[in-house]
Amino acid sequence: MARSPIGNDEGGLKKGPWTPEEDQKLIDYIQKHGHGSWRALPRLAGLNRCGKSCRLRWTNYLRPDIKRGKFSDEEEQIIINLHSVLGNKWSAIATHLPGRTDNEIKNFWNTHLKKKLLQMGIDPVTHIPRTDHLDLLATLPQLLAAANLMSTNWDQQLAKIQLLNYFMQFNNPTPVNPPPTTEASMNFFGSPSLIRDNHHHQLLDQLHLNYSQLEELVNCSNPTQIQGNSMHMNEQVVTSESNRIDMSKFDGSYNFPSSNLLPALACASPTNQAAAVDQMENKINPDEISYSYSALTNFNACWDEFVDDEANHSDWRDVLE
DNA sequence: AAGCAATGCAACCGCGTCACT
DNA sequence: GAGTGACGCGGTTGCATTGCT
Repeated sequence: MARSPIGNDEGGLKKGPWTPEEDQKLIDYIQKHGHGSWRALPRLAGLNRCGKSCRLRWTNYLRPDIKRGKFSDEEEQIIINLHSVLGNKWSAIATHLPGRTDNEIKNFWNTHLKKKLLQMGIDPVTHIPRTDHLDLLATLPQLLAAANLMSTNWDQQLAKIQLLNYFMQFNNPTPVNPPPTTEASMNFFGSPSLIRDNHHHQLLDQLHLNYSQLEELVNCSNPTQIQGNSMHMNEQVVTSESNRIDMSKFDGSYNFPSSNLLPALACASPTNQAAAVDQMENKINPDEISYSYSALTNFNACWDEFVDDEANHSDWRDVLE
């Protein structure tokens, strides 16, 4: 899975995949002398490579503390949460994942997590639900399937919340292609009031849903009720005027409620990234990041009840099946 | 079994930043 | 302040592998 030899560059230095012999030379040298100047290292170590190539090989592959193998669910959550705040700051994200390199995280994001979020209807850039394809009834079966079949607990929570979010968009239509702010999320996580006009009534009627059941479930899914402090960061940093993230108001005392929120609620726009990175690096202690599933107990209970009840209706059961 | 497409990931490239003179 | 070199980061490339028809 590596590049084949491309040959030597104009300076006579080798490019392409590393051989075991080259790896051993690099390891031996760094273990004895440290890397020192990367530029001088290849000559001193007897390698016909540029210093940049040596640094990359060491930091991304040969370093003894590199953790290999699949990313755990917990690591997945951390990446999604941090990406929602930091954006594509892979090195900053990597500092919170011991043993993982920025390159590895970047590849994992591009090959797995991005697709996963897209499948759930979440924009992987802004981390807010996509509203440019609001064919809700057509999307519903996929969301339900996702909510029930996702391989991990975390996946299931995301899918369930996403499904409810769609219901809320059903009832609180937002403009198509909204700006990349937390607006959509705030609509959902704020104090939802269901619009009971004829159109929405008809749509819900097709699913044999009644408002009280939906309202109960939506209220139940509101993180401010699931866990008292879970909205702390969002209340602090989302300004009421713009609904945009204001990291300057983030006091750093926030524990990531990673499993009970959409993995977003933050704008990774360039204007906010610098502040976010600064705040993350200066105020968030990685030890304080908690990843508890327990906060969702209430939500899950409501969800099960909801699904059980609704499965009695033939149309709804068809969708579920 | 063969051909093709999609996927995963190591490695490269270009650019920005920082330190030093 | 300008110039230069080294380093690090994020985006991209290209090939091996896997999956599908």
